[in-house]
Amino acid sequence: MKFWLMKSEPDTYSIDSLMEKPNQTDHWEGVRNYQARNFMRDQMKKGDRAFFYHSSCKTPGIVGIVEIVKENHPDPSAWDPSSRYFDPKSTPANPRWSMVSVRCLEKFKTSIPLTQLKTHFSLKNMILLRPGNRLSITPVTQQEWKTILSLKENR
DNA sequence: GCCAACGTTGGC
DNA sequence: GCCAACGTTGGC
Repeated sequence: MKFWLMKSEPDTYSIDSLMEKPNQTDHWEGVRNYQARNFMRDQMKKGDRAFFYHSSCKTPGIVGIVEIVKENHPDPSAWDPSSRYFDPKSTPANPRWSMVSVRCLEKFKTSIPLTQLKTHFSLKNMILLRPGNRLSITPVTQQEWKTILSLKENR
């Protein structure tokens, strides 16, 4: 099993949006960055776990845990002209963008803020914390995963 | 709202 | 293939 971190702006799509879906399951649509897409398309497997991260908000941080329940499939929002994620270069015959489906396993009672992650020595190599990083899908090492879970339990 | 860092586009 | 211009991300 591999571990990941998936970013979303809560104004656009929050963990509560996911919780409201049937079976707390939804597609992770709208990724429009090749590196992030490649992680999803090529490496994310059913059963993998990911932290749900809220970005561009008052308190950026990790707000819960999701499970990958469906692997790579085409993202149809790319060929929907009314979608904010419309990409005329993607077609049903030749889809450019991928998505996975996720199910919410846990919403934290309180989020683990970015500021707290930054203070932990054992997380200093986390991709999320690298200066200039903007990737919305990043791998998380097993060590980082365990460390972050322990932060959750200590609060 | 600012702005630095990064990704993408397109002319050459 | 280079690189300037532009758009986006995301913390602060």
